Amino acid sequence: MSPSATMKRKNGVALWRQIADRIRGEIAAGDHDETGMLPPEMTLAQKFGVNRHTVRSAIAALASEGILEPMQGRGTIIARKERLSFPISLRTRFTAGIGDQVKEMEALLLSHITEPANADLAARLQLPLGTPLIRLETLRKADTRPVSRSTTWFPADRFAGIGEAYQKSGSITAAFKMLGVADYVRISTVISASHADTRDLADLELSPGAILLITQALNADMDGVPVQYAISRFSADTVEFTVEN
Amino acid sequence: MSPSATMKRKNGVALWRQIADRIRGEIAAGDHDETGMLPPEMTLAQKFGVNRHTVRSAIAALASEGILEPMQGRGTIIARKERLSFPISLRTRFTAGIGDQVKEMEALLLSHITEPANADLAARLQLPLGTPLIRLETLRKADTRPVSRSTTWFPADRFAGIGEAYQKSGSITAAFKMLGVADYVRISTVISASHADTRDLADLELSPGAILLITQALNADMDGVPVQYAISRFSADTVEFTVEN
DNA sequence: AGCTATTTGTCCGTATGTATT
DNA sequence: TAATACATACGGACAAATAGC
Repeated sequence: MSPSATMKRKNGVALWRQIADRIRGEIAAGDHDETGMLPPEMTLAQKFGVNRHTVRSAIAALASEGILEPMQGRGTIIARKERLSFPISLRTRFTAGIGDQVKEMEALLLSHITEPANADLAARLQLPLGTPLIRLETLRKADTRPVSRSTTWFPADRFAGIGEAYQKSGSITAAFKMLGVADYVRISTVISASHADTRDLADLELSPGAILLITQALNADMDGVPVQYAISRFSADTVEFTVEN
Repeated sequence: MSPSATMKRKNGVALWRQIADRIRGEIAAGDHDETGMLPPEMTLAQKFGVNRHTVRSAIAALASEGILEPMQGRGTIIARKERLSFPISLRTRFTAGIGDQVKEMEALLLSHITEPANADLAARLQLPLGTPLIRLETLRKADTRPVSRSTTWFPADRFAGIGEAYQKSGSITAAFKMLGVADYVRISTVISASHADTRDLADLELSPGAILLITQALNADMDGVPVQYAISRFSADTVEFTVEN
């Protein structure tokens, strides 16, 4: 069957791509500012003269860009975003870093186990292979909205009970203090970006296609001895990082 | 018609999501390492007992995660990735930073115009509103593969001719030197992540759904006077950033 | 509270286009 | 040229969530 009376494929560009571009343009032009919502899929399909599924392809693409948020039964809302700015420095501290940008911070301990260091972890923490490590899985929220999910490893012999200390205080800094580390510094941070997997979507309450900023951070005490290695996954819609020199 | 004999929707999880998870698991388990390719869509559809479109939904999701690369007429290849590590420090230099990780670096000047500073740029560069700025659009490649696309602004009165200097030398550092700035430092860097737009896809030769790491960087001379503000867009599959303290 | 209409989500089937082998 | 395999678009049916009466 012929595609459409009003739109056709032009120079190899798929119909749904053309429609995505037009919708993106409409939003940028402020056409839907009154409602803050996109018209129903059927309406758009008629307007562009295509099948509903073709419109859905376009909406899915824009949703994965974070521009739209389709909600079953309600409609498709147009996303507005403002990011938390998270400073990375010698004394990177989660709570202190973004504390003034939100009203309330929350830290949840999801799990808490001891495991032997594999080759990668052993090298990073400068410990012999197989050294027991405490692994914490934590979730951080700002104003009830999930911001990051972290996996953190500590040398188990030196920091026995850090899971409980963290759960009580809700802060790594406070937990360290209880265990005799008065101060610590960020040695290195590796920043990358990736798509969210199923687990991220659930924990961070994201929609499929969301993207993450990922940090791999190594902290050491004031003698330069590694005390903590952490991989944190942040919703890229929610945060950005700042490096001041 | 009933969905499938072999797979059905479980607790509200869509079939294509379940299949995506299974394929992701197969890849992680190394099931397709011999060929480096996924079996044809029809084969997968039969294997999972679903319609070909359902498999396509799963593949599309994994493709947007960068795990798969479907190629029309050929098949669906399984992506392997290794990233260039890009250091961010007081003396962040593009070429020197990743120079030892690649054989050949290339810098292209895409465009070169003068425009007045808007409110945002004026504030960042600490100049009066409307001050003329030179704007350069550049594309950087490593071993012929595009790595980043940048928009860079310089005060026009102080750095007249920097476009030509950059084009000749292929380096900001060299261009600054020609214009009397022997040294400069990175004041601040803001790092965020976003989806690639149409322009990014073309310039950086990415596939739709690709994600970017974006830096907003401010450089100043040794007197602390801002000399350059740049927004750079990096393919997140290609690079990561490192911050050493 | 309950029913109905609206709206998005999922899945199937079919046909045709386009790129590669 | 022919076969293969992914890409696009259409159509239909039903499920699930929400909103409104």
